[in-house]
Amino acid sequence: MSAPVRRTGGRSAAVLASIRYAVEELVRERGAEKVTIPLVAERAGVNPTSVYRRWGDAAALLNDIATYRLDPDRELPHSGDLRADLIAWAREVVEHYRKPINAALLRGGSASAGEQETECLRNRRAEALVIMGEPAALDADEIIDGIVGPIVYRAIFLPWTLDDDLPVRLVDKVLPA
Amino acid sequence: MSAPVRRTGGRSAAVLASIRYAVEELVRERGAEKVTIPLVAERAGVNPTSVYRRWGDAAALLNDIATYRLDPDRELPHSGDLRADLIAWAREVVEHYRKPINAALLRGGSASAGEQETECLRNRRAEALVIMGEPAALDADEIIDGIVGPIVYRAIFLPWTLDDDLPVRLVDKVLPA
DNA sequence: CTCCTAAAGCAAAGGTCTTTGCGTTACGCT
DNA sequence: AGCGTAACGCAAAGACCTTTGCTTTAGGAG
Repeated sequence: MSAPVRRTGGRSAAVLASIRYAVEELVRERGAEKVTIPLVAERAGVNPTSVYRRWGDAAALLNDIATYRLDPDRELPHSGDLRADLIAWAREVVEHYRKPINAALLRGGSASAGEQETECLRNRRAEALVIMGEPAALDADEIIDGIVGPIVYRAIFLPWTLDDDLPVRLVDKVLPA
Repeated sequence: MSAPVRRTGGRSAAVLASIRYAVEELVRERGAEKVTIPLVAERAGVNPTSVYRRWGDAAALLNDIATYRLDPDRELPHSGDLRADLIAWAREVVEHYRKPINAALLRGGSASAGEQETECLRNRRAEALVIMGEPAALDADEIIDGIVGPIVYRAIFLPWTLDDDLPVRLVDKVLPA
């Protein structure tokens, strides 16, 4: 009655890696919308059935890829200067979504959003709160409305406006000098 | 060599209306993601071919519907009090996206965004600039980052946080008393 | 090394979407 | 009212996606 022993190494790991790579290529080439499982499988040199059995559908697959693109365990800025840290973090996020692959994945994720917060964006918010430290000068709502919201909005609908000075402009608004 | 004469009345108008209605029903029932053209056609009592020929694909169809949900020719708030007008307008937008149908259409639209600003959101920005008047106290970027961005972000990813006091909170930030 | 079985591969069947050519309807102009 | 043709309906064909039962491969524990 115990849980079956998972097999994550060897072949499975290779399949996973080649599928992730194939997805990223295809999203770049045709946009997240037009990425189908048979297409991914062929590009990855893998049987479509394997993809269906692991992820179920294309939306779940894309979401899985998106989650791992910006490492949730990476080192966060912590110079001690709150304002500088916030700017540095915002810059990372902007930089991230400036890559067409990540913006495309974000759009794909947004299509299936609404029920619950996506893993990927929950990570962003958690990071912001870590940077704020305790006691926090800003609460979660201020981060969302002041930093994450505008960046994500632009990433989805106005990707060509993700300028270098956007992070500073946004932080200036939420943290008046 | 002149453009063919369009026929927009009578039957065509009826088809258009029943398709729009069918799309809205289906988006509410299953989410924009799972709305297909054959499904819409059946519900509307129309031949799928007609839908394919007019819109081409489901994304274009959804975008068309979304554009006409918030009437671009409606009366805008103009009490003379800039702050009050901005709040009233933001309230309209929040109210709009609080309806699940509109949020779902927004998500559908975001999936195919990226190339150029969508008609629907271009309208929102134009409205904001009209409210601002001349000379404008805020520029387009401030409206986007301060009002539209946060509202749309929440509408897509955190629809249950579109509170009544959000408009006031946002306007307070961009228009310090 | 051997065994057990999780995970991948294969093939066939079923389903849904999309395209296309052609006939029919009826809008809009004269 | 009559005419030309835009827009719709119909049906068949094809493409593509998805599911399912079974076989084969190979990860991981002993």
